Amino acid sequence: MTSTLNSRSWTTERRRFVEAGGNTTYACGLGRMVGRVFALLYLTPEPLALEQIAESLAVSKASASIVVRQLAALHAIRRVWVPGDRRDFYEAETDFGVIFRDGLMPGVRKKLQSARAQIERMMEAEAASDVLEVSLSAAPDEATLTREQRAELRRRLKNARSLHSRIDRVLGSKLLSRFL
Amino acid sequence: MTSTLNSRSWTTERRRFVEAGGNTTYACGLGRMVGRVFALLYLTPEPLALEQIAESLAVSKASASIVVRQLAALHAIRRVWVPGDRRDFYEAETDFGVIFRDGLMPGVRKKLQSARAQIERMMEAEAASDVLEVSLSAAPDEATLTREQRAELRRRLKNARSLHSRIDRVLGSKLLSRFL
DNA sequence: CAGTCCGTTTAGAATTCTCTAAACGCTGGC
DNA sequence: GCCAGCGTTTAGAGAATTCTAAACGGACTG
Repeated sequence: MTSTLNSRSWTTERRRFVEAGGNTTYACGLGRMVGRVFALLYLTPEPLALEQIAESLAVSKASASIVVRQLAALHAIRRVWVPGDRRDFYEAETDFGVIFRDGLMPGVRKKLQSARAQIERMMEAEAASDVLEVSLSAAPDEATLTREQRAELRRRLKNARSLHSRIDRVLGSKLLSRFL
Repeated sequence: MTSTLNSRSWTTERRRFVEAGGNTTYACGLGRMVGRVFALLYLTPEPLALEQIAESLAVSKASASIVVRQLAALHAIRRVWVPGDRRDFYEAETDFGVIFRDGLMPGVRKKLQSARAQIERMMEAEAASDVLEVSLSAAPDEATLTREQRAELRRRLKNARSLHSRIDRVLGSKLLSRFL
């Protein structure tokens, strides 16, 4: 016993849903295709082959292939094996906790750590320039800071570093991934 | 009494810091310029005029003007008035809590709400297609779902809606903005 | 009231990103 | 071993974004 889903509204909403998924990932700096493919698979309870994905979204298999790989790396979709079919099938990961924890977080935290390292290099550079204090200002257009301004700069850098620490800590906590 | 900051390392690190800021905002879907300008102002304790910003980053005043407006809309920088100078000066907002709460959150929550609305339209469409159940499947290539698959689809949609609710709730909570 | 100095707007250039078509390599079946 | 089907790679077309230069409008000044 099967039921057909072919009312106009369903088809329309499906397209809009897929597009909304694309916009979401685009706003996050990932491509539009990433969200579209995920949304499509999320709406499709059974696994889809690469070509079905490409056809559904009216894109080339090449595009679909690349996007599918990104999504798999993000743990957002799984490659599943269908007996008797040589093609690769894909299905959405429905546990968002897994996607966040295993797929998104590692990359985010790596970026965060790199930013924090940059802040610390900046602090070192600021401190090192201390020894050259009141050196003859050879370059007239160089930035010249008062003592208070340098103190303010140090304050800002410390504050930024502290923020990064707090964010990194909360992203690492199990509380968050349990929440999703 | 002033101290000069002109060691090679400081200049280098400053450029890298600015570039890192650009990469961060780019990864978040905002342009690179947004982060570069903010990073520059964050490293500069005194207010900068538009042209100084443009010159520092080697971009046109037009670009700087547009970016500066975006940043002001995000509450990430403030326009300040310098007595005796007709130009507009800008300084970084150093309280990240303000930036998140007043600048970023409203936009994020609006996007979230729009996504949630799309999910709900999808649920309605799915439910509405019920009445057409077992309609003669005029289009042979239409998706046909078993009863279990439709149940799974409903489960997924409810799950996605629930996730959006939870995220929206935590973003709205004062706990978060107090944390930053 | 003319001249200058700002910031903004806008049309178009330039760059970057994205997608595609075609060729390729691999695997399994005959 | 050869053919067919599948996914991937890649060079280049195409599209979208980003940046700029130039013109504009408003505001202060002499």
